[in-house]
Amino acid sequence: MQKNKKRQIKKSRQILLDNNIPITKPRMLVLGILLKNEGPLKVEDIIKLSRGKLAVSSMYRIINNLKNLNLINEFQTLENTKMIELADVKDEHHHHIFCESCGAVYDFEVDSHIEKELEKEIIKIKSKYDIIVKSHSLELLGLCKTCRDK
Amino acid sequence: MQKNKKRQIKKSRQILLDNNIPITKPRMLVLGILLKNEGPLKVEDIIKLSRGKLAVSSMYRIINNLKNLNLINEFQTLENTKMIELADVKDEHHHHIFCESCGAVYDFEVDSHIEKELEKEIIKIKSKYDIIVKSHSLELLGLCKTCRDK
DNA sequence: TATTATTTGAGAATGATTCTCATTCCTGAA
DNA sequence: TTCAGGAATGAGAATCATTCTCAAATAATA
Repeated sequence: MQKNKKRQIKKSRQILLDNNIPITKPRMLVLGILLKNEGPLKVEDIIKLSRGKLAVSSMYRIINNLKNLNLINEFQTLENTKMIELADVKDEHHHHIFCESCGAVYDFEVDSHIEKELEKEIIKIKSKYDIIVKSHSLELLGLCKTCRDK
Repeated sequence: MQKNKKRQIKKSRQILLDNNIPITKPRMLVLGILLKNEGPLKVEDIIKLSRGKLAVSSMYRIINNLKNLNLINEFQTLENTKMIELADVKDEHHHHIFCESCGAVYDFEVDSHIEKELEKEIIKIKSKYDIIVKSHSLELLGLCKTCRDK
């Protein structure tokens, strides 16, 4: 998977260039970790995966950086654990499933016609509450396969 | 509104009786605050509204109590502020709107046909991911009227 | 390569939440 | 109504995640 790694480095670099942020080792490291591990990660996971190559304070700073540039999404699990994931570059809209037993988090997408229905409904809600809606997310709570089988 | 208050006390008491929890002053106080102030409250708000009649540690304990009994819902705002609200006894399903500027949180409901569509979609997701889904929630993010007008 | 502003690392500081344990308070039995 | 025993509470210490501070290291740029 050497090739894959090179692609990740290239991509990380490109993300930073595109956003006019200096390319530094810590930033490349965090982006690399997020690119390599698809789907949401705990802060704790990122710290582990960086294997001491990154100060905890720097990691928080970098995460906040990337969040402000909308390059990553942040959300909370049921147990209030903060989860971090790269914002979907392709802009596919996805939602989250939380397992209330083991705390696992999965992304999912809904049928495009449901997305459209949701968007129509959101337009109604906008006018009803007289607000601007910038984004939406459907969150499911339940039991994953593994926990259900226990 | 004396009458209203009595109704609240009665209701708080009933909630505790129904759930076989001893009726204590601190629990009545927390329930009273949640019943009186419809919609989500910050932990901080509950502390203020209890005006020193309740130890902070007790308040957290009581909130966790009620949460474990599914009597209250807990969720996070954008700024990661924990919000507490009484679970809807009538079991009307509601969702949340977050204002990303001032942090306000509002509840809303969607048309029943959308709820039905969502439920159908969730059944599909259940089988696709082979999970048990216990609840769902739609979260909107945007700007409230006041912040928009600024 | 030298300059300068920016970023980083390390640990202190903060803030929210949980824990501990002595005291107080409910509840159910007499 | 009183009492005993178990459960809940208050106060503050302890913990945990996150942010802050500032001297040292690093990146962009000329």
